[in-house]
Amino acid sequence: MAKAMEGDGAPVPQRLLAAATRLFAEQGYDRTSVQEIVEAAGVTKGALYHYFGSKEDLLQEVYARVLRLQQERLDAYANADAPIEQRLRDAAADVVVTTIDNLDDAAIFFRSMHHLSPEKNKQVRLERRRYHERFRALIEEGQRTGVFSPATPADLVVDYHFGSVHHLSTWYRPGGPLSRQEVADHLADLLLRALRP
Amino acid sequence: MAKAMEGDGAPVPQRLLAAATRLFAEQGYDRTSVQEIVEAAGVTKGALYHYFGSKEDLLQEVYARVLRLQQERLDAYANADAPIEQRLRDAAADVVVTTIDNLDDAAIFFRSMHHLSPEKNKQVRLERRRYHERFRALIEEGQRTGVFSPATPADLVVDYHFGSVHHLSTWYRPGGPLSRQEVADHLADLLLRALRP
Amino acid sequence: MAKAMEGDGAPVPQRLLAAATRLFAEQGYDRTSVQEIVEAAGVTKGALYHYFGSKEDLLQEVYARVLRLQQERLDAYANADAPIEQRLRDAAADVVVTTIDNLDDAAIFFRSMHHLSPEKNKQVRLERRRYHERFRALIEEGQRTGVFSPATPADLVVDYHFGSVHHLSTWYRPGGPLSRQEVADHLADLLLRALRP
Amino acid sequence: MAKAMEGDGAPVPQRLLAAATRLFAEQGYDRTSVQEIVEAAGVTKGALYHYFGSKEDLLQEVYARVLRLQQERLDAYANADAPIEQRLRDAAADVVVTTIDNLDDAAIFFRSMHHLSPEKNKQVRLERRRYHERFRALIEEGQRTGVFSPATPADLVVDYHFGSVHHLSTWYRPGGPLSRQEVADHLADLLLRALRP
DNA sequence: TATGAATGAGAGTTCATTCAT
DNA sequence: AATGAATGAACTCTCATTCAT
Repeated sequence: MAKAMEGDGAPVPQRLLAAATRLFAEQGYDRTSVQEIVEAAGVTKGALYHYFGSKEDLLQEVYARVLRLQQERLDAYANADAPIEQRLRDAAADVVVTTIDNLDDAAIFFRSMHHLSPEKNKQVRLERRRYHERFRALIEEGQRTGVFSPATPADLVVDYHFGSVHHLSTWYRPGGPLSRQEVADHLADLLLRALRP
Repeated sequence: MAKAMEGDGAPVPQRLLAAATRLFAEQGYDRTSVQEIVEAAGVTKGALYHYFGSKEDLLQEVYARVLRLQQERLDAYANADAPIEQRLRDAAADVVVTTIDNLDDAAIFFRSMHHLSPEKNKQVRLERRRYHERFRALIEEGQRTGVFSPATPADLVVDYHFGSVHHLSTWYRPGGPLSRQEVADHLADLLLRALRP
Repeated sequence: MAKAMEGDGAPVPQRLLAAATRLFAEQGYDRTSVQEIVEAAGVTKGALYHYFGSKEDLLQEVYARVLRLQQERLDAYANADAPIEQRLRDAAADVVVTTIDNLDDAAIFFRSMHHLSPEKNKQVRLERRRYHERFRALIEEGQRTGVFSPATPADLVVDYHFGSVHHLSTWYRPGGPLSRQEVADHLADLLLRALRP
Repeated sequence: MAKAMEGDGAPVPQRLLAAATRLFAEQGYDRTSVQEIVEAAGVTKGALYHYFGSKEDLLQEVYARVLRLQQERLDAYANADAPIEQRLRDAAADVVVTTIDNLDDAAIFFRSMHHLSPEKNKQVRLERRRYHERFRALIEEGQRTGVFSPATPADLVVDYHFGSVHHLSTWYRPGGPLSRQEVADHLADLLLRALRP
């Protein structure tokens, strides 16, 4: 008798977040109605507004979750005890794998960020900034120590790499010719090769 | 006494396209109402529907215009009479310059493509594909002739580069520390360095 | 086949205003839905929002109309060529008659003014103020010339009289024992008697 | 650390009534949500519904309290051992002072009575009626004994006076040029002067 | 070639009330 | 005596599109 629902037994807020994430990724934020979300989560509109102040809050929660996760992983790799070359390669490859594992989040990220209100946008940008800067510090460290070529400003190198990471949600499909690990290795390799002195 | 309008003296369809391009880039496709577009263009709704069948047609026209332009430029650089290294570098740098010159178009492209109906989407993807393949052919040519490293599949290299091009609309701001030409040189350089054998 | 509608042949904006006035008076502003208004006027919601920016605009229009009417009438009586006693009595009686003729407007006025947004409220209060002051000037003129007792500040006298006018919508019902003219004469008489030196 | 609340130490029902009275007066009955009331009172929704059957019951309680109070005071003044002129003046002035002391109640009264369900409305009207009639009896007594002019029906005189009393919440502000006692004296004076034979 | 009034479906959000605990 | 998650209906307002002129 029961209809298929997003994570049937899970707590309501999680069910809502899961449904929203999938629908935002599939259809875009504006094209997804609150009605669709609550139907997919198997709850009523009232329940949604009991837990989230607005549809926009839901979007922000999606962001917050993925940002937290990626920052933690980057910190772990960046602070590891290994040569700088190894640490950058690991971090660069890991963000690819993690992004492929959460392609929906990534798709939402790069298409829907401008749907956030100015203040929320600002907050998300701030956290993005921290992430960007930790990554840049790795590149600068290698440039300072002569391991990486200083030919390109580190900022630009970061944007070069993350451009390709964001782009993944446009072309990568699970089941394609390359596994996520292969893609990650190739992209990290391209980055490291570009940085050779 | 007249209010400022998009390309005041230009023909109505151009005025509408210019207004739509700006507004789609600023606010997103769904957030831009037909009313806003006609007001910005200084015409009435009836006029818009006289020239364009729907709001979506307007979006497709924006795409068609930029795709045509970029394909022409790529063809010119790719078919030039120069060593492969030079031709790839020129093409890679040119797409950066052209994208920065049309940041609005780029922003629309990577945020709003999924707003097109399936059939129009298909058509746009097809043209994108042609573009991608011409670029890939350049890389494969260099790999075949030993000028570029064959370590990474050419497809992936194309996506690596175009990821960073798409990403430009996220971070590049005119008036920043780097001119468009400097950015273009740096990004083309990164690509070529990554392809060194 | 046609349903009963507010002023069937009249232009749409008038039909909407008439329907809104009646419903606001009967049920209050907040209790009246836009849906009810458009149904009573025999149009669709879209039509309402084509002519009025919001439900609140409709309310403001009701105010603006009645304020304009009453100010015109007061000016006519106050500027007439007659002894001050006569002019005050005429003005005082006329506002009673006019109010009874538009009991709906009056009811809305004294119950729903606080539903207007601060800026609109301010504007309405300003026009009310002008009306109040023209009336007060009449009383002060009589007090200065010794025709009326100066025992009570003119401001207070104005509020005394208008309190009873506002109150009409609470108790007066057409078809009661007193005609509107009789009520008007009595209330004007009370005012004049209170002002006897 | 606790937030400021309505009558912090008082019993819950009183806290709720105080919060509701203030909010209804400030924003109107319909614009005040149950959530706002319970937050202002520092309790939860469940507590409100434990003591009051509905939001409307809360409104009726506000009415009942003020009606009880005013009836008691009127009875005291009306039944005093003093000349009719004195008793009317005292009662007329007292209702002004009491109203000014409870301007919130008055504002609610004259704006929100139509929000009560028909049956509750009826009951409130009945109590109002009793009050009105006690007051009218005073005027009739004076008219019968020749102390007051019989020119105006006593009913109308009552409405004349109470119109101005209701109107107080519209214009009177504590801290203005007239104290509540001065306003009361002036308004009682106007009534008595209007009734002079 | 262009107008703008009108449509009608659907959007996000609010809210009084209930009920298992 | 009190909680707070959940309901479900109603709310105001928006919008792409049509069509008589």
